[in-house]
Order: sequence, then structure tokens, then C-alpha cells
Amino acid sequence: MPSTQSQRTVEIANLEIRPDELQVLVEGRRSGLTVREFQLFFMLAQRLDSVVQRPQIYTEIWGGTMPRRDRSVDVLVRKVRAKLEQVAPEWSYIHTHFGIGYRFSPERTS
Amino acid sequence: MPSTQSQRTVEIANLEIRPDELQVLVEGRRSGLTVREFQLFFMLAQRLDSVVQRPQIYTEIWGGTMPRRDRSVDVLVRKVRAKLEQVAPEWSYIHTHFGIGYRFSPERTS
DNA sequence: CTGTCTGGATAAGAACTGGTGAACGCCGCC
DNA sequence: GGCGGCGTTCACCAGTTCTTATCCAGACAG
Repeated sequence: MPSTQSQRTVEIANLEIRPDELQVLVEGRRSGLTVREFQLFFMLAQRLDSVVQRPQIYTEIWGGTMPRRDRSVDVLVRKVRAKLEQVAPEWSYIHTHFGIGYRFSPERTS
Repeated sequence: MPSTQSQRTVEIANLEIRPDELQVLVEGRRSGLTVREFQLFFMLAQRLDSVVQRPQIYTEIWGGTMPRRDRSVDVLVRKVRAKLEQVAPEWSYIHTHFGIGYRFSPERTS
């Protein structure tokens, strides 16, 4: 195995994540996430199956402290969900934990 | 053994790439790329279908770190595109990934 | 059931990125 | 010197993305 710095590709469920390309592929199809969107997605994916609190997400992506009543994270999550749904309608990846934050976990929508 | 560094000729889609001549032929016609232009084209071609980030392109061609707001890469891409389009109007080879970089992948423009 | 709070959805304006044409400077050559 | 190819930089503009505001549905407490 050619080692090298960061992993070239991460595979989870039906996803292929390429960090150094900022790309997420679903069964070969590109999801078309923007840079910000990928950041969010990737940071959640790295914490597979654990709930990440909203302020923590904010800090990791925007830096600094999350202003009260800020909705940036929500809007971003929505956009990521929308794009992923377009390429993988039968799956859901980001789950809401009310009053807390979000959790990444690929699941089939039965 | 085929020996020696890189292959003499690489063929992809309707392209014929000759690294040691710095030439790209499209169905027999020379594209007329300059040295710089060929460097860009070839480095992207070698990473077929993967997105290469702008700063990485810069580093590989110019060396050093890409200055903020630098447009060299863009302009070079444009020139390569222009020359390729002249010899292959029905094809597109270099695709833009907004906010990230460029990706090489020969495709017909239907 | 009612009131309050959180998150989903959408939209408008601001901010940013990349496409494009042209100008500029550098060299080698006529 | 004047010319032409090449590489770089500049400026303008269109298109994309981000931020923020608003309205609304769902969750939860009393």
C-alpha cells in the first residue's frame, strides 16, 4: 500500500469520500457539494455515529463562538441533505438530535 | 522491458499525448500547446477524473505557494481549452469544480 | 390543549469565484 | 530598432455560493 499523507479515499456504506478532492461520490455519482458543504459533511462523517453539538460544528467550520440564535449550521445541513438525496434517494446520512446537534450515520430509508 | 521513464505515448479518448515531445494530438491534428500549457494539461490528464485543487496545480507548475487571489491557473486553463477546442470542437476535457479546482475527463459535448 | 422553543424550508441580498478579453513586459530573432 | 511568440497580470462581468431574515411545522413542558 502506497501509504502517503492523508488517506486518499474513505469508504462508508455506499459512499466514497475523497478528502483531498473535496468530493463525495455515491455509487460513482458526484454529489456536487460545495467546499463549505463538504467541510460539514466530512467532519460529521469522521465522527461516525456520534452526536456533534451545534456550537462545536460551528467552531470547527467557521471558527470562533457560535452567535446565539445563529442558523448557519442548519441551513448548511439542509443543503447537504438535499444534494445527497438527489444522488441517493433511498438513503439518509445526517440525523437530527433535537436540541443537541447532528449525527452522521448512513441508513436506508426503508 | 519498455524501460525508460514515462511511456512514449498515452492515448485517451480521441487524444494522443506524447510527453517527451510535449505534444497533444487530436485525431492526428496538433493542438499547438506551449510548454506551460502542456505541463498543465499533462498533469491533469495524469490524474484522470480526479479533481485537482487549484493551489496544488500552482505548486506543481510554478512551485512555491499560490498567492491569494492569483489567477494564473485560470488563465492557463482557458488557453488550453481554447486550443483544444479549435482541434476538437465537439469535446471538452477540462471541467471546473467551483471553489475547488479542475478535473480532466474527455467528454463529448452533445 | 396551549404556549414556547427548536429546527425545516425558502428567499433576497451580499460576497466571492471563475470566465474572458486585453494590456503589459520579456526575449529571441529578423 | 522593430516584430512576434509567450507568459503574466489586470479589469470587468456573469454566475455561484454564503449569509441572513422570515415564515412555518414539529417537539416539548405545563
